[in-house]
Order: sequence, then C-alpha cells, then structure tokens
Amino acid sequence: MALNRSGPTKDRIRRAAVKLFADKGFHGTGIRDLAQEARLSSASLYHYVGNKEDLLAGIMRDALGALLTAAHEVVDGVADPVERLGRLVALHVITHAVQREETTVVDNEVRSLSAETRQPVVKLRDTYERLWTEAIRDGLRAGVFHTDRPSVTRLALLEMCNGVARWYSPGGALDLEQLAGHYARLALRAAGCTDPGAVPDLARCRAVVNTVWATAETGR
Amino acid sequence: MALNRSGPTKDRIRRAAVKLFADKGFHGTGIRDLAQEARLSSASLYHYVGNKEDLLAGIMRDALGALLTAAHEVVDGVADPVERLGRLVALHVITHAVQREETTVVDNEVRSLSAETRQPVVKLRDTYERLWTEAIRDGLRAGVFHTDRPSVTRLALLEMCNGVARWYSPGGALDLEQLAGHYARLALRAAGCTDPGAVPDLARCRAVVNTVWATAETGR
Amino acid sequence: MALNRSGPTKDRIRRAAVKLFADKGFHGTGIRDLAQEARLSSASLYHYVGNKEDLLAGIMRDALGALLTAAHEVVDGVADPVERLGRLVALHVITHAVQREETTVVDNEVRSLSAETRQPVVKLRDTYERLWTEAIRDGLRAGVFHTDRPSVTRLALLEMCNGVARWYSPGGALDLEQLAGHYARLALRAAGCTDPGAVPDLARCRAVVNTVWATAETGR
Amino acid sequence: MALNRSGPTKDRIRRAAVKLFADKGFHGTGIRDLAQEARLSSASLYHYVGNKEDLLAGIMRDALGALLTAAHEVVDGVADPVERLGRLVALHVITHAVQREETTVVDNEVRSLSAETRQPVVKLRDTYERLWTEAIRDGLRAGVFHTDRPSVTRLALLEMCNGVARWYSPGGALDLEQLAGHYARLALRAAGCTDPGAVPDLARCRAVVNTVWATAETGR
DNA sequence: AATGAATGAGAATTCATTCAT
DNA sequence: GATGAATGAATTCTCATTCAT
Repeated sequence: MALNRSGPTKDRIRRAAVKLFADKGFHGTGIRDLAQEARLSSASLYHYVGNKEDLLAGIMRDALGALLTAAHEVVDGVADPVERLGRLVALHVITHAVQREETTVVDNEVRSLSAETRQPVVKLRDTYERLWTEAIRDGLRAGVFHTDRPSVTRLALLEMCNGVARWYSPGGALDLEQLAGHYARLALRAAGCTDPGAVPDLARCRAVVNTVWATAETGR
Repeated sequence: MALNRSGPTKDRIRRAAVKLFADKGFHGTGIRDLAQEARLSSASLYHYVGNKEDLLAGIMRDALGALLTAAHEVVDGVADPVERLGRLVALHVITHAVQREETTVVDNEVRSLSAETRQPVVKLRDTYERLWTEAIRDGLRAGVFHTDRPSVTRLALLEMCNGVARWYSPGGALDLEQLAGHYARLALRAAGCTDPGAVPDLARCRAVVNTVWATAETGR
Repeated sequence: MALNRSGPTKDRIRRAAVKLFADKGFHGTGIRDLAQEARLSSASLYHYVGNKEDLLAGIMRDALGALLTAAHEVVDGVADPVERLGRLVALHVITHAVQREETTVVDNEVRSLSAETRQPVVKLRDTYERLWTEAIRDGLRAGVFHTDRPSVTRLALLEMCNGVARWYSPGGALDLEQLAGHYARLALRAAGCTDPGAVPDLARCRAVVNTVWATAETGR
Repeated sequence: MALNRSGPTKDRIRRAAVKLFADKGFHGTGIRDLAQEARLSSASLYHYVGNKEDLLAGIMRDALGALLTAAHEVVDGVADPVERLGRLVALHVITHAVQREETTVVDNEVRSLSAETRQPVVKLRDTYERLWTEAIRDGLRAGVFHTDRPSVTRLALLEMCNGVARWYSPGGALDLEQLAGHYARLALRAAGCTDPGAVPDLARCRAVVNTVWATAETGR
C-alpha cells in the first residue's frame, strides 16, 4: 500500500517551500533549493508539483483558508464588538507567531503571483478583513470604540499584528497567550476602547489555531 | 564642469532601482529591467554602479541615514516623552507615505544583502530604533505611558507605522498631516498614554522630512 | 489463452505512435504523449516496447514490409510494363491514402533512426523501389515509355505519389479508385506512355492493400 | 564601426538554423546545436534571436517570400499557359535544388510553428500556389491541358517538384537546367499537354532564382 | 499487467557581468 | 560616456528511462 506515501513527500515539499519562500522570498528561492530542502532531485519535485507558482499559490490559499476558518470559529455568534476585535487580534497574532513562515509568505508574496492566481487569494484576504471591518464598525456604533477613519485604524491594527511574524520567535520570554493578550490590549486601546480591562478568550483562540492548522497540514 | 554630469544619470538609475526593488523585490528585478527603467543599456549601468547589490546597499544606507537624521532633528532636545514618541510616529509615518518606495525597500530587502553589507544597515536601524526605545522608557518612568513589555510595544508600534507604505497612496482622501496625526493618536493610546489630547508638531515633522530628503536626493 | 492479451495493448501503443509520429514527428512526440494517447502510464509503455526508437523502427519495418509484399502481389508475373507501373502507382497512392499515418512516418522519419536501425529500413525501401526501376526500364526497352534520365523520372513519380499522404483525406469528393486512376494516368503520361488509355487493375490493388494491412495490423 | 558586424553573425546563425532544421528537423535541433554550428555560445545566440521559433518563422517567411517574388518575375505577363506552367515548374525545381535546405524547412516544418506564426506562412504559400492553379486553369480553358480534377493534378505536380529537395545534390551528372527541363517535360505531359515540344525559358528561371536569393540573403 | 515514484541528463531561456570599441 | 557583443553560470522545467511494488 504505497497510497499514503505521496502524502508525506508532498508535505515535505510544501514545508520546504514554506520555509524557503518565507526566508528568502519567492524569487530568491530556486527550484534546486526547494529540492534540496525537500531531499529530492529537482526533477522529482515536478512529480508532485506543477510548477513553482502552483506551490506558492497552494501555500497562500491554504494559509488564508485556515485563517478565515479560524476567524469564523472564534468570532461567529459573538455579539460584543470588544470581545470580537480582541479575539481577531489574538487569533491573528497567535497565527503569525505559530505559523510564522506561512503568514510571512501570505503577507509578502502576493505580488509574486500571476494576475489570475492572485485574484482568488486577494478575494480570500478581503473576506477575512471584512470581519475586522465589521467588528470595528459595530464597536463604533455601540460607542465602545472611538476613532475617526476606522478603515485607516483597521489597516494600522492589521499591520501591527502582521509584524509579529517578523520578530517573534518561540521560546522567548513571552509565551503565546501573553503575547496575544498584550497585542489585544494595544489594539483595543488604539481603537479608543473605553474599558479594555476584559481580555478576550485567549485559550479559545489558541485552541482554534491549533486544530485548524492540524487539519490544514493533514488534509492535503 | 562636466563633473556633476554623472549626477543626473546616477540619480535616474537610483530612482529606477528604488521603484523596481520596491515593486518587484530585489530578486524579482533584473539588471535589464533596471537599465530599461533608467533608459540606458545594461552595460552602461555598470559605469555608474558596481553591481546590483551595491545599488541596493546604497539605497538602504541613504534611506536609513535620512530617517535617522530626520529623527534627530525632530526629537533632539525635546524633553516631553509624549511629544517625542508622537513626533517619531509622525515622522515615521510621513516618511513611509512620502518615500513609499525607499522605505519599502528598507523594510523588506534587508535579507537580500550579503552578511557584510547587511551589518552597517542593521546597525543604523538599531540606532534609529533606540530613539523609540528611549522615548517609551522615559514615558514609562514619567508615568505617562503604561505598558508592560515595552519592547514588544515598541515593535508593535514600529510595524504598525511601517505598514503605511503598504497601502497609502498620495492623492487619497487623507492628507499627510491627518494621516500622521491619526497614527500618533493610535500609537499614544496604545502606549497607554493617559492624556493624548495634545498632538505632536506635525508641520515640523513634515518639513524635516522634506528637507532631509531633498538633501538625500541631491547630495549624490 | 492469456497469451494474445498483450496484442490489443501493444496495438494501441502502436496506433498511438503511428498517429503522433505522423502528426508531430518523432522528435516532437514525447513518451508521455504516447502513453496518454494509448491510455496507459508511461512506465507501462515500457512493458511493451523497448524504447522510443524501437517503436519507430517497428512501424517503419512493418509498413515497408507491407508495401513490399503488396507490390509483389500486384506486380509479380505481370508482363506488360505499362500495367506494371500503373499498378505500382495505384498501389502506392492507395496505400498513402488509406495508411496515411504509416506512410507519413516512413517517408519523413528515416533520419530519426540511428545508423544501425536505419540500414535495414533503407534496404527494404531500395528493394521496393527496384520494382519501379524495373517497370520503367522494361517499358523503355519495349518502346512504350519515353524518357531520358529514367531514374530521375522514377524519383519524380515516387515523390508525386508520396505527396498524397500530405493532403488526401478520406471522405472527400474523390474516392480511392478515382484517385488511384488519376495518379496512374498522370504517371504514365509523364513517363511518355504512348497509349495510356488502358487503366491498371485498380480493384485488385485496393484489395491487396486491404488484405496486406489487415494482416499487418493483426499479426503482431 | 562595428555596425556591419551584426549582419554576418546574424547570417551565420540563420545559415546554421537552415542547415540544421533541414537536416534534423526543428524538434531534432537543439539550441546548443545551433550555437555550435554558428560558433557562438548558446547565450550569445539570444543576443540576435528572440527564440527558436522566431528563427524558424523568419526562415519560412523569407524563403516563401523569395519564391513568390521569383514566381511573379517569371510568370507575370506571360500569356501562354504552357510556358507559364513550365516556368513555374522549372522555377520550383531550381529553387528546390539550389536552396535545398530552405525549401526543405518550408516544406516540412509548417507544423512546428505555433498557430499564430503559422497563419501568415500558410497565407503566403496559398498565394504562391494560386499561380499554379491559374496556369492550369488557363491551359484547360485554352484546350492545351487535359485533366479532370485539376486541383488534384496541381497537388501532384507540386509534390513531385518538392521531392527534388529530397534527393538532388549539386555536382551530380545532371546540371540544373537539364533537371528543370526534365521536370517541366514530365509535368506538362502529366497535365495532358498536347505539344510539350517547346521548353520553358530555363535560363530566365535560373537567373531569377539567383538574383532573388542573392537579395534575400543580403537584405537582412 | 500495471504504475507511482524517482532521477540524471538535457531542454530552452535568462542571469549578472565584462570588455573592446 | 556609452553600448553592442559576448558569455559562463544559473534559471525553470521536460525528457526518456528505470525500478520497486
């Protein structure tokens, strides 16, 4: 039963690509680099993958899909906008810390996709960001946030959280939930939250990240 | 006085490189792309530039140099930590809005430098970030900021401001000083500033950005 | 009787190769193209065939063998050189019309064979062409043909008839025997035949083509 | 003055391509083969040529253009259909003998062109063949040719003449004008020409071929 | 009988760079 | 000051083929 063999190899390639695209960029990574990292000949790589761009597109789609799924799991049905934005921030931060390489690729390599491949990726991203937009909008309506230019605020908060992937390394002094809590506080304060005392359900966010990504990395 | 003739051409090359490195990345930009954008042959390029990496290193050094100079001009001698951090934020944001391409290169392409070339760049960056560190530290000591993990906060704020280069486009609804003011408010609130009512001297920041970059783009 | 099971598959491969070699050329056809056309994996192909060149050599040997056999059946014992040349032309034309792909491969891909493989193929072709040479020679001796440079004439007539495979498509306005008759007339006139009134036995030629190729496509 | 340098090199490449495409086919010829034959590195080849297909398309366009030009020069204003067809045959044969490689490429490699590139080539060829169609039609109307299915006859004669490139080698026993005269006789007889006694103006045909191709091989 | 996995060799093409003029 | 010519090394990707199962 060689059936489940293709899984591991394809995953090895995927992991190699994620790592190298994150560290050296799409254009900075050669097919030979990928093959070496995945312990295959470069010809064998093409047994599993159509081409370099397919690999990138697959990574981005899956990563954004996972993020979107996780966001819905964490936010759907939550009425309080403060809790909602707090959870989105925490989820985003935890994801960027735990899946540093995937999120780095997603955040940096959209431009490396061809127009046709880029489109669905951008659409996914837009769908995800809409959750942020709605949380902020509802908070403003409810009078718990205070900011003019809410869309600028949204962009600022998103970029702030994206940044985590650029410096966080696990095993530092800060554990994940502390990190997420810190960012949630920063974000809510920045949003003009009157009483950011309550902290979002960090454990929930972390658990969701774990299960969603466990699925993402198996279900291929 | 044919001496300063090389100036204009070299500037054209520099501008071409800044544009393309920002838009397509260092590895995504070919020498021929650069030559075409600068309207000369790729062979002629080598009259003005040692090689591709020199070009990148030059851009980064000058851009970071300008940022550091501007920061000192804006911050030195300012006692109030709130005003200091506010100005740093405003300056950083204005720079990322006005010099979008330069800052994009600085923020994304450090990894494309060789180890030796990278070192002085990183050092410059560290020197610059120390100004942020100090402002935050002083604000905490003075009791006007409230944040545990001040270095995490610093990183979060810096990344938030870096993000401006990823989405701002001049000619939008938001003018520069509004933008800078908005970000200053977000940042100070996030830092736990008790009374962020006072806004930093935005006009000063903007003026400094203008003069520093006018110099930077001529003095080559 | 599982013995003749390999027949069908091998035939499918053969047919695939004939089609693709004819349409895209030997070098323009990949092993994977062949496998796809034959509806099996490229690895399975190698169960039935030594390698790409074997496939080509087999096609050529069989096709030339069939042509030679048919020619003998049609010509042996026929004394009249006009009838003989007429039949050779008709047979050649019918074969090129009915077995367009096989003859295209034979006519175009000799150069793609390696030296050793090429030799027997060329020998077969020479043997076949000798029948034409003899018919023309006998017609000249008998005073029914008139042409100096008979070998140039032979080459001209052969190429004229080869051409049929380049444009004839079944189902056109012209049926096979009309086509063959037309070419026989052209050829005999060109050979300076004084009275080309009598037409060769086209039905015989056609029947022989049919039986010979029925055998050729089964007896593998 | 390095200006006229690019001429010779580009011509060397063209000649190499013509030779190799003729002898080994488009798909049988590698870029490295071409470079070696043209005494360049394969990278240098791309200094002069866009890609392999451009090279092929250029050869085909120029060769067909030359053939068409020559045909017009030889046939325009000639009223007698016998002389006209005779000249077309002679011209075609001489061209296939003298420019064996070019015509071989034209006759065999149309299929190797991509759809867009193929179109203009096919159009040129059609324009050229129309001259044959008209000569035959006029001869039939004038009652000097006798053939039903004139378009089949046209195809047969064209292929007969194409064949020359497959076997003729200069320096054989047969000189060019003898060859052309022989083919003209064969063709006119095949066309049912009642009195093929008169031979077309072979010297004229030959001269036109020479001048047209001298231009073709310089005017690049 | 059949195939997924694997690969070394080679395909076409692009790269950054040098140099003679 | 400027560039056409040139190239070795590298690029992405395909090739025909083998082999374990």
